Amino acid sequence: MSKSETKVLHALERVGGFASAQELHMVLKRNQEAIGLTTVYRALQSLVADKSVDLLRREDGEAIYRLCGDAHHHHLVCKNCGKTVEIEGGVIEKWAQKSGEEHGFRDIGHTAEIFGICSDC
Amino acid sequence: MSKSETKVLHALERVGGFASAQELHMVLKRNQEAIGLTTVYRALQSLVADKSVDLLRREDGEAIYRLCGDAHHHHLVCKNCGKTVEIEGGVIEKWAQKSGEEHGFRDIGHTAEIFGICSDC
DNA sequence: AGCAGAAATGGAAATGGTTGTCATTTTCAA
DNA sequence: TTGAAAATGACAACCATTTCCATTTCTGCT
Repeated sequence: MSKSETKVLHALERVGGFASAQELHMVLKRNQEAIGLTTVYRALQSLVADKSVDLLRREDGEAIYRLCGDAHHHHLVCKNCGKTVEIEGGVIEKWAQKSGEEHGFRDIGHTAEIFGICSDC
Repeated sequence: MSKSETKVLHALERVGGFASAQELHMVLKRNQEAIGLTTVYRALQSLVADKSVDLLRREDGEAIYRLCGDAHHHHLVCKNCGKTVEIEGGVIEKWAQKSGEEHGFRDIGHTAEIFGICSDC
């Protein structure tokens, strides 16, 4: 594991959830852990390829990253105020795995998000 | 409904599934239905706001659109060759609805996609 | 029909996240 | 130490999407 990958992992731990490449870059800058933006992107690519980090998408398409090994869960997001609740998703894991296998797929992953309007909005 | 929105809806029917804004623009060009790219984007924004069209994301973050009212289903996509299989997702509908309600959300929707490597790859 | 104001249109330029390029620096084995 | 290979980062290129703005089309009114 290269030095930059270590730094990026460390930054991901610090933010403790999701972060975009640009956000991680800013976090690293603020902590005298200076590292180029290009290198952050490269490190994230390797980490995703190694399955050390998960890649998701925000609603606007921006890529966001999360440490694997975090309990795998999904999100319930308010379309109005952005409030986010973590949801248990065992049902989904099984559904994805089963559906994939039935069609002869391997190396199966999935994304699932729920959105709506929260009680405060 | 403006003229351009009609054209875009028509193009979406013709492609019969998912299409990006750029793809829809090309489809329209090819069929003497010339219309500016900007207008395609604007029409899609309105249609999404009206809930006439659904907005999803490809894995690379590009926005893709689909007619609402199509039987609601999900997709199993090969990460390697792009082959797509439509999947029945009743389980997911229930899971999304239930999870949302439990947290006091209303107007609940969801996205879910499965991806993997297909048997031909 | 003729007119004014509003809405729609589309080409060009701007934006912003992401990736490619390439010269320089660091690492590491011989 | 030394030379090849990998890593790094500033900068430019890319591409989907949005913004800008001048022009055209629509609409209601007389």
